[in-house]
Amino acid sequence: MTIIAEQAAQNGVSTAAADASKERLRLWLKLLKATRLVEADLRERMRSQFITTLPRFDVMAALRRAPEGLRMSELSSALKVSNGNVTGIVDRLVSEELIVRTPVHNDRRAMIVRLTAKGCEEFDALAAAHESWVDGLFGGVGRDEARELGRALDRIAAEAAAHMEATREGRVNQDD
Amino acid sequence: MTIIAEQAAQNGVSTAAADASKERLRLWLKLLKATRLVEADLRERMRSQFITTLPRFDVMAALRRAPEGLRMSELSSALKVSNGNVTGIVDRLVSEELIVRTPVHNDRRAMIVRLTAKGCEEFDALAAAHESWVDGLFGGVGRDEARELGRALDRIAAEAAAHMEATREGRVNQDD
DNA sequence: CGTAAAAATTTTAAGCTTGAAATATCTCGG
DNA sequence: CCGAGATATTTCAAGCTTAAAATTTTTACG
Repeated sequence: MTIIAEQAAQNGVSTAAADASKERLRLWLKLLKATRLVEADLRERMRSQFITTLPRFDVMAALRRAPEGLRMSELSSALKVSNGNVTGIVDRLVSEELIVRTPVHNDRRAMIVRLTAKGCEEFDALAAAHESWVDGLFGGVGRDEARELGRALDRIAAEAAAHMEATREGRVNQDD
Repeated sequence: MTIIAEQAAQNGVSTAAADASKERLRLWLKLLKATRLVEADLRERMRSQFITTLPRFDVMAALRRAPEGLRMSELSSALKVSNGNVTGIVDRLVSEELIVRTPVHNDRRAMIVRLTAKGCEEFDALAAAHESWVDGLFGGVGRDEARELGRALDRIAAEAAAHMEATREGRVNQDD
C-alpha cells in the first residue's frame, strides 16, 4: 500500500509490513499480466485456427470428462460461471450440433447436456492443439519448476479462497 | 500433451518430454484458476462497495499516472485492449464526469483524455481499497516469496511473448 | 390435498471485449 | 493543390459475463 507505506515512513514506523504489502500488489499485477498475455494468445489461436472461443472450449472440456453428461447447474458450478452464462454458450453449441440438451425424467425443471460424436471429435482436435500451444508458450519452464510454481499457486488460491470466505459480506451463519 | 504421452508410452519412448509438457499444462490451468479467483473477488468488491468495475479502474489507473492525459490510442496500447473497447469505457466515465475528453490542436482526429478532480479523488479511494483487498487475498505470501514468484512470472511472460512473436501468423517481416 | 418455500433454468439489462468496417483527418509525393 | 495511403478514433456485430428477475417444477409441511 503506497499510502500506508508513506504514512509509515512519515511516522518513522517500520516499513516491513508495507514492503511486503507492496510486493504482494506487484505479484498480483504480474500474475494478471502473465495470465492475460497467455489467454489472449490462446483466444486468438482458437479464433483463427478453429473458429471457436475459450468459453466454448471450457464447456466442451467439462463435458468431455462426463460421458453421461452434466446438468446445466453442474456445468455452471464446475466452470464457476453464472447459470445464465452457461445457457448462452450451450445454446450456441447446440445450434452447431456439438452438444445436445436432453430432459431429465423425474425432474422436468432440469436438463442434461452432453457432447455429440461430432462434439467429441472436434473437442479432441481442439484439445490436442491447445496442449501444444500451451507447451510452446511455457516452453521455458522445466518440469520441476512447473511443479514448484503449481504448488505455490495452489497454496495462494487456497489462502485467497479462505480469506474470501472469512471476509464474505452476506454472512450465512452469523453465529460462526 | 496427453495424446503424445500415450503414444510415447505405447512406443516405449521416454516420457520425459511428455511429463514436462503435462506439468506445464497443469501449471497453466492453476495460473488461470488462481487469477480468475482473485479477479472475481476484486470485481465483486468493486461492484458492491464502489459501484464500479475493474476495466474502469484500469483506465483510471493509467490516467492517474499521466497528469497531462493520454490519447485514446495511448490508452488502448497501455492497457493492451482494443481501441473500440476503450471508447466505450471512456464514454461511460465521461458521462459520470470522472474524466474529460479534449481535442488535440494540430490533429483534429485525436482526443486527449484525463482525470477530473472528482475522478482523481474517486480513484485514490478506490486504489487504497484495492491495495488492501489484494493485501488480504495474498496475505499468506511473504515479501521474499512474492519477489521470487514475481520474477518467475516475469520470466514466463517474457518467454511467452517471445514465443508468440516467433510463431506469429501474419508475418510482418518475412526476411527476419 | 394444497400451498409455500426451494430448486433448476431461462430471460433480461447492462457492461466488457474483440475484429472489422466506417469516418475523419493528416501527410507526402507529384 | 491534389489524391493516395497512413493514422486516430468511432461504430458495429457478435459473443461473453454478471446479477437480478421471471418461469417452471418439485418438495415438504400442515
